[in-house]
Amino acid sequence: MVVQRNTRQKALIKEALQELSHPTAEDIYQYAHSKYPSIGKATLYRNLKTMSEEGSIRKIDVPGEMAGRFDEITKPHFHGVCRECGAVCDIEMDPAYMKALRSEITEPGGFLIENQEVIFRGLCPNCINSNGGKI
Amino acid sequence: MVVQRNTRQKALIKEALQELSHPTAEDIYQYAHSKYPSIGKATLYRNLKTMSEEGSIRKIDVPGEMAGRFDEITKPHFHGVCRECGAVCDIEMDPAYMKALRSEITEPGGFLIENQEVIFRGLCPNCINSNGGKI
DNA sequence: TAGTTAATGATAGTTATTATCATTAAGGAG
DNA sequence: CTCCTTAATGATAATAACTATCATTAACTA
Repeated sequence: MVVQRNTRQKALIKEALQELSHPTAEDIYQYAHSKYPSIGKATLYRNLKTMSEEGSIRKIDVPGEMAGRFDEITKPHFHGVCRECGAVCDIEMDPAYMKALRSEITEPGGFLIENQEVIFRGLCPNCINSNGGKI
Repeated sequence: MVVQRNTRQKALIKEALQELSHPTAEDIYQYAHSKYPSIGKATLYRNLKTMSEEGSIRKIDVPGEMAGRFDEITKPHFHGVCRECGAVCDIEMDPAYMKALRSEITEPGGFLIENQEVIFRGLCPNCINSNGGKI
């Protein structure tokens, strides 16, 4: 029973995800195209979609940004978007934090919360250091 | 010093936001167009953008949804997206906690958190009731 | 090695949104 | 109230980010 074929294209996407930081589909395309010029965008989008759906990679939608970003799945973490340089950073965090957030929700009005997606905003280490955090 | 003009179009957008629940630009267009057929989409998008930027309305980006949604600004609250019907619901929260979250909370790898955007996932009251929460 | 068919890539199509620009109308001056 | 300035509008073209179609290619297994 053939279910899934391991293609060069899929491998390149995984590779791009390891090399690049939170790349967009376009970023990944540039990377893959430079190593395998015949790759097509349809293939790229198709694979990014199916891989996200089956959970082998993660799609990150940054509010306000048109293009989606992608992340390899390592350990659970959150993302922070720097208001100065726009960089997307990984944020390790005590899962207790999210638990705390949820417990503070006073009256969900009957909405049953099962999970949540969070994007933090602030300053990345680089931008803090380059201005002493006084931006 | 003329700075801003009060147009019928802007009033209609505000009105749509009161009448509809978390509408997309298209939803708002339908509403406005039915009351004022000559309104153009460019005007709509233009106003939604400027009003969001100046803070008189709020744009909501639901991860995975192509089209943005909009919200009138009343009191601070979160949003929940129902996994069954897709409805976007308001989730009330303690304003004091919102304030607490705004200040730098943890120390996640040098990223200075200033605020956060959260979208909850789960079941809305309607979908819980129609299946006894056993979906 | 061959055959089956999953996967690809070229391309056209779609959706959401933005830019351009000639025309209109809000609202203050007179 | 009428005129004038120019902010705002609306028609339209353009753009960005995907998504669908389909003939062709290439994984994989028998």
